Amino acid sequence: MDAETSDTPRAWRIVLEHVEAQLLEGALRPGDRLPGERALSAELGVGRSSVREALRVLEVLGLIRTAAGSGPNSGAIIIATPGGGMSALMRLQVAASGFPVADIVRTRLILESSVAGDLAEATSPTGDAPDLAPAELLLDAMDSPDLSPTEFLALDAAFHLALAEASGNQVITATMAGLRSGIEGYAREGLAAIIDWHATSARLRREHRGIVEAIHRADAATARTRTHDHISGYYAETFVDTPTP
Amino acid sequence: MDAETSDTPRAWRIVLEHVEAQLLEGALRPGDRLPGERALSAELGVGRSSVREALRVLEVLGLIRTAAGSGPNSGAIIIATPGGGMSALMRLQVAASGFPVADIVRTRLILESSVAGDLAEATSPTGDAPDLAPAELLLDAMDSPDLSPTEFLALDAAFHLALAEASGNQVITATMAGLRSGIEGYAREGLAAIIDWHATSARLRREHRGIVEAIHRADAATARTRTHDHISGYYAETFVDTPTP
DNA sequence: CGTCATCCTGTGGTCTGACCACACGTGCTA
DNA sequence: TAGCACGTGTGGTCAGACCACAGGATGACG
Repeated sequence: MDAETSDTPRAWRIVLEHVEAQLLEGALRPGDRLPGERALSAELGVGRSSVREALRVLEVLGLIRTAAGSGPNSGAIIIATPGGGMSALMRLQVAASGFPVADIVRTRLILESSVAGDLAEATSPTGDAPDLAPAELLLDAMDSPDLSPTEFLALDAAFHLALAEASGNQVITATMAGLRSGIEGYAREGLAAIIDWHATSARLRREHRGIVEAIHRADAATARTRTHDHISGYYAETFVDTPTP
Repeated sequence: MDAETSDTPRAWRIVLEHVEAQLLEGALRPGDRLPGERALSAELGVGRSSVREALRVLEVLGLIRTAAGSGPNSGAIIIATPGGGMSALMRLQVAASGFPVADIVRTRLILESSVAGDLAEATSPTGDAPDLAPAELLLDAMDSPDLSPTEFLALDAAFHLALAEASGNQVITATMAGLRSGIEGYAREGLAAIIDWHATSARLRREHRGIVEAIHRADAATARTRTHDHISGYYAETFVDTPTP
């Protein structure tokens, strides 16, 4: 009953692969509860520490949510919130210099321009259109004159995320959430570089409205261009070395 | 000396944030070694188990590499390999139904088309061009007539990844690697749906050459279109329900 | 004096057992 | 019947103990 290190390296990986296999074969679905840590430990023949290490990974990756106590809400429950894991990954990779900030900005540029264009293309004159209401609600909130730059920034991030959500592509939504948190620290620093915040925020609001307007008009090309200019323009103002490909 | 659960929930998160803070302030850089698990445990006032859980997360996320033994190569060493973490994240999210396969394909479409276009735009007639040699080497390898479909698929994946690497955008490279592994299982299954493998592989080779040719010719629009058609065409053949936006 | 085998040390990897705080369900009590 | 106390099972954490491994330090031997 030792660590059986000879034939199976990394006990926690056994647990991880077991859970992944269960997910793939459908034995485990979102909303289901994993067996208890002690039960998993006995079932897989590994120590509880190893089980916990695997569960911790799953938790950070946004696959499970854990809660103590008893009852239906306790234990490890399968969820699928990719945003959290993506954010952690991007944030740490940026911190470790694995992801240059410029590359993140470039990727945002690509994804968001594409999203705006797709939203416009999905808008047909017959009324069949993606739901932009959440995004427009955020735009209204950003019109409030007594917002601190930080608050404005948060709403701005939420607006861009709302557009991604409206596109219905969960991968892009999660990725954009991750990209955002990856450069969040830099974005906060960048606020200091803005000379005239009043003018800048007014321009940002105007550009946001312009993007939404182009989408409503089903003008994909304009939506793409405006989104591209909006993002690259902002970063050009806050970072001196921002690329504008 | 109890778990000090009252003021600080989640001991492992303390470790995670400590490492992240050290990374952000530059006290920890790629190539550096983290303190030993026992040392970190004592330094942060948490148990070694908690330290290990945090380290496990960092390892899966591709931020550290651990090795037992002694010497300069032992311990936890900061690396920055975003591909690994991204792959694990995508794979598990797909398994948990958090990422629909269709969304992954759509995202691939967007990113790869953009990459091809950017590569073409970066190609100037004066000889200033991105390095496509690794990608073309893979194309040569794919011309070998005695490749199994699985081997071909692996080379195909490597080729697409090589294009992303040529673009120099590490975020896109890592993301595409992740997207790829997310649908790897489905791609393998999809092989069975191909009726005439010989014809399909010939077409794929031809299309690959076409993409590279357009890039060399600095024809961004064609490079984008060909990449888009290449990917969506392949998925249309292997998955019946593949979107073609 | 040089070379090689040996031991020693420190590392991650794992297991075990023991607590704690918490939330729920049960069943007793008023 | 309504309310509350207790028991139980959950994750969260810690402490200690081994193991396997890699490398350096130490010594014996040619």
